[in-house]
Amino acid sequence: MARLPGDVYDESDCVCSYGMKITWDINDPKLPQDLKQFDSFQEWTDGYVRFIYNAEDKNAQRHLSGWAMRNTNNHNCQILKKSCLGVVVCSRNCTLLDGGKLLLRPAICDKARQKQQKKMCSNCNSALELIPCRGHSGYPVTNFWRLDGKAIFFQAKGVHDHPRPESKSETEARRSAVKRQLSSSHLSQKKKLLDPEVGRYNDSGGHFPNIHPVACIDGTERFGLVNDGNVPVPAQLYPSFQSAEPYKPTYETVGYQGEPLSSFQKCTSARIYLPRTPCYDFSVPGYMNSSSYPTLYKEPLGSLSDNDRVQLNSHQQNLSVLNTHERNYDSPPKLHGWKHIFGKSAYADRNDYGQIQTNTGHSYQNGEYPCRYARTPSPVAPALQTVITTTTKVSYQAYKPPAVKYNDNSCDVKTLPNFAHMQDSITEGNFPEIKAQDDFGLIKSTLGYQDQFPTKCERMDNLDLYRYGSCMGNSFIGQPYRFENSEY
DNA sequence: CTATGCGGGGCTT
DNA sequence: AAGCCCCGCATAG
Repeated sequence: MARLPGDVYDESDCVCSYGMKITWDINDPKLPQDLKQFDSFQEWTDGYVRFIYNAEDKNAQRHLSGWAMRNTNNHNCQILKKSCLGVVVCSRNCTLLDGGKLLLRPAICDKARQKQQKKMCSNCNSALELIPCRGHSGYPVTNFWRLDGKAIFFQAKGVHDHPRPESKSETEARRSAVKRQLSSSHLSQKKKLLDPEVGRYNDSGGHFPNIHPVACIDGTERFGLVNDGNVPVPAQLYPSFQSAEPYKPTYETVGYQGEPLSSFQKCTSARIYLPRTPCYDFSVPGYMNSSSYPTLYKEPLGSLSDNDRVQLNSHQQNLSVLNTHERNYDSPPKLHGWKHIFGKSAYADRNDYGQIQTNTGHSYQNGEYPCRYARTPSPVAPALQTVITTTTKVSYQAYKPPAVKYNDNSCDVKTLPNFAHMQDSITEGNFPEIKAQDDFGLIKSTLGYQDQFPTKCERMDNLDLYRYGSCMGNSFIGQPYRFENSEY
C-alpha cells in the first residue's frame, strides 16, 4: 500500500469520495488496508457510492443514514445490509402552510410503521401513504456496512426514487418535542402548535429549519417538515449526530491533505423546486442542511401545466398522482433507470460498482431518472436477478460477469493509477479481470455528458453539484439547469 | 415504544 | 444453491 497520495490523485482531481477513489466492493474477501484517509460521514448518500469511514466515527458505527433504512437479512454477519423504506407522504399530496410537503420518515419498526400509516396527515387530515423505495432496479436502495480493521466500509446501491424523508435526528427531535408538550399540560393548545416548538428548537440548538408547524390536528405528526431551507444552520448544532468529527469539511486524513469536502457539504443543501417560478437552490453550508429538506414544490400538482407536470413527475414525483401509477405496478419491477442509461444489460450487472452517483443529476435531467412512476421497461433490461446486491457470498464473482466493466472513478481518468495501486494493495488475484481502460471507455461511451466533465474538477458550482449528483443527497434536485439562482 | 440487529424461513430463479 | 424479502425475537435507549 505504498500509495503516494499525490501520485494517485491530486486534491483537485475529482470530487470523489476517498472510498470511491479506491476500487473495492463490499463483498471483496479483502478490503483495502492501510488506508491513508477516511471520508467524512455522509448522512444522505444516494447513488452507487462508496465511502470509507473511520471506525471511530460514531455515525458510521451506528450505520446511520438520513434515509429510513431498515435492516435486511443477508445471512452474512460480516456485512450489515439495510434497505430503504421510502418516505411517508400525504396521500392527497397536500401543501403545507409554508408551501412544503409532508415527508415523514417511515418508522423503522414494522409495527410502528403500520401504526404510522394509520395516522392522518397532520395538515389536511387525509390518509398518509408510504412511498416505497424502488431505486435499485425495482428494489429498495440498499446500504451495506462492513467493519474491517480501523475502517468502516460503506457501499450504497441504487438511487432513491423518492423524496427524502425527515432525517432521523429531526424525527427524534419532533418526537421528543411532542412528548414534552404532552407532558406540559399547562401550555395552551395554541402555543403548543405554534411558536414554542420551533422556538425551542432554535433556542436549544438549533436546528430544524425544515421543521415547521403546520395547521395540524394531530399532535404527533405536527411538524410536517420540509424545509424552507432559508435558514442556514450551523452543522454542529444538529443534535443526534456526532457533530464533532463527521462534518468537518475535509477528509479525515492521515498524512495527507485530502480535498475539501465542501462540495459534498454543499450537496446536502436543501433545494426547493418551484414550478413556473425561479428555482432556488439553497446551498446552506454545513452538514445539517442535508436534513433541511429538499423537495419542495410550491404548487399543487393540479395547477401545473402538462409540461410542468412531467417535470414534476420526473423530479419531484408528485405523490398523489404518481401513486396512482404506483398502484398499477404490481408486476415485478423491471430494470430501468441506470440500466436504461447504460443501454446494455451487461453493464447493469456492473452498475453496482460504478460511480453512478456522479451521474444522477444529469440522468434525471434527461428524463432517465429512474423514477418508477415513469418507468418504461427497457427492452434490453436483464432479469431482475442480475442485480448484485448480495453480500452473502464473498467471492470474485461480482467481478466476473460483465464483459466490460466500468470503473469506480468515473469522475476522473486520472485515477487510473488507482488500479495499479489496487493491484498492489489488495491480495493478488482479487481483481483479476479489472480492465481500467475498458472501464473508462465504457463510461465515456455510455455517459455522454462525461465529456463535459472538467478534466480537473474544481470546486463544484451548482451545475457540478448536480452533475456529480448525488452528492449525498438529494435526488430530487429538480432540473439542474433550472437552478440558476443559487443562493449562498 | 421504537430503533437495531440477528437469524429462521419461504419464495423465485 | 443463491439471492431476496418478510417476519419474529431480543436488546437497548
